[in-house]
Amino acid sequence: MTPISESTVRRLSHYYRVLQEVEAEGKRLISSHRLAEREGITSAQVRKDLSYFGSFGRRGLGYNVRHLRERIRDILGLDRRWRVALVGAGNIGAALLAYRGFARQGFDVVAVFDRDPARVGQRLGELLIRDVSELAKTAGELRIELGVIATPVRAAQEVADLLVAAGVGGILNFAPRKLFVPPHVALRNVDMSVELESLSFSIAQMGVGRRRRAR
Amino acid sequence: MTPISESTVRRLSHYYRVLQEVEAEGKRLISSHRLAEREGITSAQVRKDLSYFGSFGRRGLGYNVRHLRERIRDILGLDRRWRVALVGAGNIGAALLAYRGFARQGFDVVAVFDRDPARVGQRLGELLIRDVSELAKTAGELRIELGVIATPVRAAQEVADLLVAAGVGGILNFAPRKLFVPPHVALRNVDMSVELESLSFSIAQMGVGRRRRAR
DNA sequence: TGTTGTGAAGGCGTTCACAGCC
DNA sequence: GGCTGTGAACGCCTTCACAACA
Repeated sequence: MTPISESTVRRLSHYYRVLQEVEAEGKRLISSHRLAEREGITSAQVRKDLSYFGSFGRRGLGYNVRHLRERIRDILGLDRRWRVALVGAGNIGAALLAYRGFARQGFDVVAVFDRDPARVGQRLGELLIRDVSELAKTAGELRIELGVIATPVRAAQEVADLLVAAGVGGILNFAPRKLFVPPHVALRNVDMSVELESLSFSIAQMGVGRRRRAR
Repeated sequence: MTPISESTVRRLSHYYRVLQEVEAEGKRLISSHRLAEREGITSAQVRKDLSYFGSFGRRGLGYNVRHLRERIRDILGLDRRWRVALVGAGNIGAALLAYRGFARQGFDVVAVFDRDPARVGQRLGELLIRDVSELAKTAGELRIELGVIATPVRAAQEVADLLVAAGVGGILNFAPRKLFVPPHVALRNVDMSVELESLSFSIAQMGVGRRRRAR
């Protein structure tokens, strides 16, 4: 199988969401063109993305909505639930835990860690906040597969190391810093500062030249 | 000036942060090589990115840390403060407002809006939650420049339209949906579902083939 | 006629590699 | 010797365009 690009995978997520909506609307078939326009991309891109994984459509007709959704679900590994550890019980951590979409997409936060003695032992939602020193032990017991880092910057790399040592397969990092993890661990970053600064750049430049970018 | 790629701008944000740290450490000079290794990229990439905006270094020596930081600050439009409206006073909105890094980087949330009558009139942090119907009026009075969408998916496009009508120059969208805005409005998205699903994909696939991606 | 699947072409961003300067 | 700035080469991702098929 051709190595799949990061951007293709991200679009797959978008297709998946559109297909869920379209299915809820009761539509049975959808063309690459209609899928594309809901995402603001080209139909060729949609077909190319899907073609990396197989031939899911029928020429002249389009794609069966339900079938395609199920195939993408399987490809993305969403045909199962994932056990997640949240590290950092501050603002962001609390918001993530309270966020329903998490569980809805199949990601169950089963443990929360913090370093602050004032927080350890308290509850966050339904979960007990544990000390980070227990991470390795607890992660093993609870069979943690994913880690979410919602700590201050200075602790992020250290927490990443702990998560890696605890055997997680992937890390979602909210701390605004580049993290280094071994190649067998997947890493994704959500960095609001970068997004804001990128917006700032676009607006500040608009007066100057004549350029623009979207995503 | 060459049109600047989105990825270059994002790296600029990273350089800026590294330079802040390095400056705090008291270093006066830094080479593209050292800047690069802190970000996990190549030194050629650093030099190329910077070269789009001018020649900031000295051959044989490297870059003056403070000078380079100030230049990047100006390029990113961070030599001023930005007035931000937050729409959506739920979990995510509240976390964003409580998040210090926002203001620290020059982004001041000066108004909060929601649609829910139970929330309107309440306070979130130091701010009064206003009804979205007042968005246009208030945005004008408070000279809002940026909008942050932290609403449920179904309201996102409508809120985007309101923000555009209110004259914002850019929107940061946390709702997991593609938004359509006119070309003169900058748009950035933070989509946790996509990141999680992308992690899920990477891990699920790891057993299968032998591939990997980072950012 | 409508739409997919895909090789080929094109475009864009990254990396190379080296001249130029300290 | 060290390091920047940059044209050229490279490689990857997107778009084109059309054969294949309903």
